[in-house]
Amino acid sequence: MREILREVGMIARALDSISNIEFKELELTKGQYLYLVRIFEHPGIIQEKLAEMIKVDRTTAARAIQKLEIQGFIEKKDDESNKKIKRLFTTEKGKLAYPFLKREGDHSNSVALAGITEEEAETLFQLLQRVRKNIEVEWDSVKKGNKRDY
Amino acid sequence: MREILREVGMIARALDSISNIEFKELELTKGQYLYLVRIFEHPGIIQEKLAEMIKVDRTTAARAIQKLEIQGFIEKKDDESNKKIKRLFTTEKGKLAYPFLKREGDHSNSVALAGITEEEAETLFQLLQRVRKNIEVEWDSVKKGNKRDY
DNA sequence: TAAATTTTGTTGCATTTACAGCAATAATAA
DNA sequence: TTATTATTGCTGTAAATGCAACAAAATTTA
Repeated sequence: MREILREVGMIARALDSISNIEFKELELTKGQYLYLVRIFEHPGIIQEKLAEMIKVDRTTAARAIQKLEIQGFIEKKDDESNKKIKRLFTTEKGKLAYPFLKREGDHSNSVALAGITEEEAETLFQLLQRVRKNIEVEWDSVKKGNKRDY
Repeated sequence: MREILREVGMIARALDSISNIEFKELELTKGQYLYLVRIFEHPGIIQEKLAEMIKVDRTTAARAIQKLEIQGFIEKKDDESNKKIKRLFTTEKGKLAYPFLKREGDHSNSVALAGITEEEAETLFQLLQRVRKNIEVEWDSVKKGNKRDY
């Protein structure tokens, strides 16, 4: 049942492509929406954790976040008890953008699930979550330089 | 059940990241494996269709394929009855690489599906296929410049 | 048939992505 | 406490990505 992962890849690329095209309206360039929604939903998150959450390289996240800050969508705040970390928060501008992002996501979701029942959607979600958790472990390991053998 | 699409994104990015790291061994850079496996499995496909299949921009596909050709993994052959199109085929070098790509994919698959039964995997596949078909239509439309309203 | 449109392939350019490698702080071990 | 290791953030560089815009062939329409 190898094709599962290909379906996932196709869906993800198509959705990402659609979002990127649509969010140009908000002056958001490729990928930025991913970070913005998560910062809104997890105020105070640090960029290292955000990269892990999104499953993207640390340095890619660093630059995407840097740009969001320059554009005024988010701000970095120093932590009082830990000089190393910077906590991320959406600004007013970022908060204003969120409903737009949310609505787009909801729309994509309803298109994606057309003809699929509530129960099926729930099953799909549960299964995907299990797959994600399985892959997550592998990703962490490979990213740290470990070699898989097979 | 909005989170379905996020799970898909996380899984796809993690898997792509793993593949890209592992295929450096074969001198394949980011994303090239996607094209190479499909050309192997669909000899004679043209790049326009390949881009649609993978769900990637036409020009991105064009350059990835160009590079695969320069590296000798694939070759482009003119079509006799249609001067515009170029048919893609794997070379010996490409054919030799395929089993490696296949094995990696199979391994990722088995890791991804750890703890998931045959029946569940089949259900997951069927559901994902339906989601993909739904999204595919939307992607084609947005890529052509159509605006969705919601 | 001729004109208009679509399909297919390219290149220029700006941007994102990610690997290396660095620095500074924090956490852990000796 | 001091030394070692891990975490967090950053920049340089090389490469992929994707939009705009073009050209040429094929297909559709008038």
